[in-house]
Amino acid sequence: MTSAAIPDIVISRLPVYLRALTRMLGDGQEVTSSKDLGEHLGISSAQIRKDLSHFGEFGKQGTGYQIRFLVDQLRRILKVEKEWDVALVGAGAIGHALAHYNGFRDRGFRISMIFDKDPSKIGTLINGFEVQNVSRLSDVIPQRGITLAMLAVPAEAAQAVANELIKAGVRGILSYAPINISVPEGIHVQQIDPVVHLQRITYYV
Amino acid sequence: MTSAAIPDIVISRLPVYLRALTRMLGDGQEVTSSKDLGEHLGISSAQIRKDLSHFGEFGKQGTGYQIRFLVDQLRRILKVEKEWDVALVGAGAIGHALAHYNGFRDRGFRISMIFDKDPSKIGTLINGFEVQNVSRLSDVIPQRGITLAMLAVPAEAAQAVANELIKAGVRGILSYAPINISVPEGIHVQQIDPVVHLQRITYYV
DNA sequence: TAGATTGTTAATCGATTAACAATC
DNA sequence: TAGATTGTTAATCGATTAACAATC
Repeated sequence: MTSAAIPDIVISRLPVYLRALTRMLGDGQEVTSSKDLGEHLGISSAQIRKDLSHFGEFGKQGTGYQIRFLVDQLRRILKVEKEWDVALVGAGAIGHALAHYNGFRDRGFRISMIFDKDPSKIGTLINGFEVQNVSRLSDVIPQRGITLAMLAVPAEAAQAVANELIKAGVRGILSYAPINISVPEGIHVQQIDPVVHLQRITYYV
Repeated sequence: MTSAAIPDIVISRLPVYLRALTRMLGDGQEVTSSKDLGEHLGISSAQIRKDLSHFGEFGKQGTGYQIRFLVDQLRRILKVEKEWDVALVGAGAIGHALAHYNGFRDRGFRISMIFDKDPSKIGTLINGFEVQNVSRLSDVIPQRGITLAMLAVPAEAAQAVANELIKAGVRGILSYAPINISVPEGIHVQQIDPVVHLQRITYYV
């Protein structure tokens, strides 16, 4: 018998905890409590303690959590102690913004290849990386053993490119295409669509 | 007594339904069923029917849903039949990508002003809009009656700019800053942080 | 010690699913 | 009509919260 799977919703909160804790650390704070962190995030202290309890005991009664230690634990749990090489497909405006984004470093990710299909872009440099022909994707991704990709291509191309990526060995995709990507069991997709997020706001405004 | 509030999680799925249905319409499909839509999205048909039932009866037994009609209903529910004017704060790489993004049109949004604090950017044009000094924000946002904003400034500035926006009358903020924004009751925030999304993937890979 | 806070249990709350009468 | 599919109810499942013994 295998130990119970940890709920997805718990996993989805860990990066938010990690981000807040890292910020506290940067502000010189060394210790926190579930109450302190919860107030910071608008989450109940009980939920934070319950979430963390799935993975071990990281705190001390009476004093709370050593932030440095908890950050290390969360990095280990989320597997971001080392940096992941990420392939970026799509060198349009969104791809450019991602390629120039400095926020990946130290949080576990590094864009290490960029693909596009536009001949006028292929061969150019973006933030020091040569844009490669997307047709080479199925060669170079397995070669480099890359398992994570960001997808910043038009909606029409997204599913086909995702299929290619998966065939090449990619197991996780962060997609910026405004379309639902279907993937087989075992492949993990996160979708970012600003319009979806805005529409989640307008209902309430 | 007021009617029961509709769960946030239901609201959060409606934009995804709307996006898929709009796509079907573009593909020439006129009718769908909860089963068809559910398979498309990886959601159970029961959930789709239950979600929609909070708002009315939109289908017909035996035949399903007229997509055109359902799309109109969802647009009405989400209040995106008309276009919302959105203020964009931050004219860096992310702000640029957002300003050039064509996907807002016809989905309910239109960036109608852009702010930055960098003197070298103020006065320049991005996609036809003049970048304004962020210090003018508190004047022009109330003047134009804008209630939605996108935040694409560095983490250090995000909370302060959010506070300014709220003071100026903004009720909903889509933030790209990798930091938790605290807002008073009644203000709605959605946060997009690619690293958080990537870290939700790496746990499983 | 007294106060604070953890990790955990049990209770509560809420969301999802299964099932089906109604009906197109 | 027969088959399909809705909207809804009740049952199930799962997540959140409240409470507290343990203990720093």
